[in-house]
Amino acid sequence: MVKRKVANPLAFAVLGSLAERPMHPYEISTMLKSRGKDLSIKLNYGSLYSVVAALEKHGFIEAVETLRDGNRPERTVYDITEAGRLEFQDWLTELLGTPEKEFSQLEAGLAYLPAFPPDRVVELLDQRITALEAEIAEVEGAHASMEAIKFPRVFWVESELRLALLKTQADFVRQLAKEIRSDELEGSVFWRKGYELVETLGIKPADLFKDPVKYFGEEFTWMQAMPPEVGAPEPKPEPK
Amino acid sequence: MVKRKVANPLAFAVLGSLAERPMHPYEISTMLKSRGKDLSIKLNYGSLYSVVAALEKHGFIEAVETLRDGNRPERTVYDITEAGRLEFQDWLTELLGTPEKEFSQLEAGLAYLPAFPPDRVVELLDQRITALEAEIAEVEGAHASMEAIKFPRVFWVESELRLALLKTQADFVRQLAKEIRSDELEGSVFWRKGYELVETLGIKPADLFKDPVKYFGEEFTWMQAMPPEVGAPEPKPEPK
DNA sequence: TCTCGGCTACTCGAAATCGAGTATTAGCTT
DNA sequence: AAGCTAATACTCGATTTCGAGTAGCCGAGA
Repeated sequence: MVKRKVANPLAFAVLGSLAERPMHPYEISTMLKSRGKDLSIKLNYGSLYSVVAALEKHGFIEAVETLRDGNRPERTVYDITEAGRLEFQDWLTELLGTPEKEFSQLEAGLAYLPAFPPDRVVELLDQRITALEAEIAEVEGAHASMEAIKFPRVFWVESELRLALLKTQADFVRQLAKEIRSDELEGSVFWRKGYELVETLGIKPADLFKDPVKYFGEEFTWMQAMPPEVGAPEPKPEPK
Repeated sequence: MVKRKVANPLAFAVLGSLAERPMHPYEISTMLKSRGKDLSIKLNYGSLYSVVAALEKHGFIEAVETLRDGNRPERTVYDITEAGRLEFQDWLTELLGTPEKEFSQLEAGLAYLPAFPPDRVVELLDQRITALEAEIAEVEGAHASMEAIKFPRVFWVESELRLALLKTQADFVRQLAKEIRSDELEGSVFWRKGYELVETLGIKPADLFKDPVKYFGEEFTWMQAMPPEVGAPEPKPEPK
């Protein structure tokens, strides 16, 4: 909620890494990868170096030495400062204790579901399910091998969360596809019929909204007042 | 997967809105809000106008008229082009059919769980649960009122997904807090003891990792080889 | 009649973001 | 001994992103 001087989550990972021991940026990146933290925090070289520079500028980390090996690029080793430790703790406090609004791709897509005919949507949802199942299997495999080597779960709880969320998403999509197929989803009769009219009569989708009763009958009178202008029809704004 | 000429999800919402009827940017923003789409797609004025400009530059939308009301700022009304319709469809196809890697705040926080003592973590998780419960109640309330006015679910499935994900997160956090409290979570004995040592002996957390056997006994020999330098628990399969 | 806050409709620029590119070396094969 | 690939360790700059600012209009109340 507080606006951080350096807001990129990668900066949080940098602070967390340097809290352990001094390192140079590239070393941080390899460490994050070797521990699989790059699956939880987006790592990208461009951002890494600019984030390190920003952290230094704000006094959260400081360069402790610059090594040169032959003609290779310099490696600047950084260490965390006291201010940096505080920032890291404050940040972790926020990440764990305060849920932030987040936006997912699927949610964005679902928001425009009626823009495609039902059958096309079902087809795409099936495709997503297949991909999700593969991803779930992969994560479960990774968990199995971590358990096999007795690597304690405290060190990979974040992966368990990811798995739980993937499973929920898969279940949701499966259920949704099923409800669309069976027309159980309220509104889908209207949706399906609308697309049939568009195809058979050759009219534009937008026209359906202009005179729904004409195309769908009295049952759909609500359409005139409601979508697309949900909640705030022209004449009088509804209380939400 | 394809890199879009305009990648901001808000651009997707703009295309979706203009597919319905021509509008000026500010009108798009109010429409998105009135329909609650701004809960699924991040809306911000700065981005809105730059995204509209970018869409126009790439021929996905075009200005159809410029209105002036008294001395108010001009309102430029845009319409979608044929290329824009295709882009929108392609984008929707991808959003629905292809899961993309996403990063959540909580996942980032969990990745650094051991950086705080167990009791502090439990406290923060409890705090998150409270906040999540409030959010869940709010979403459920919104659903109830949409059902009350018989607003068909097809138009708000995205909100159902959000609810499902929030519930999963809440369940996960509750379970995690419970397992930490009871030391059921593997590794948490080590974790708890480590922090006790840090506090009673006054040594630094990093030192524990240097000679774990000394502080924890033979049981923790695995520590030397494993974390923080986890070998490669996930020998990434290279499919494509 | 005045004024005050809220809505309308954008504008601006500093900062962040990201992927692709670069240059060096180590280790391996042929 | 030459060539090749992979790894190392960054650099660059074109976009993007975003929050804060601005300025006119409108209606309600004092």
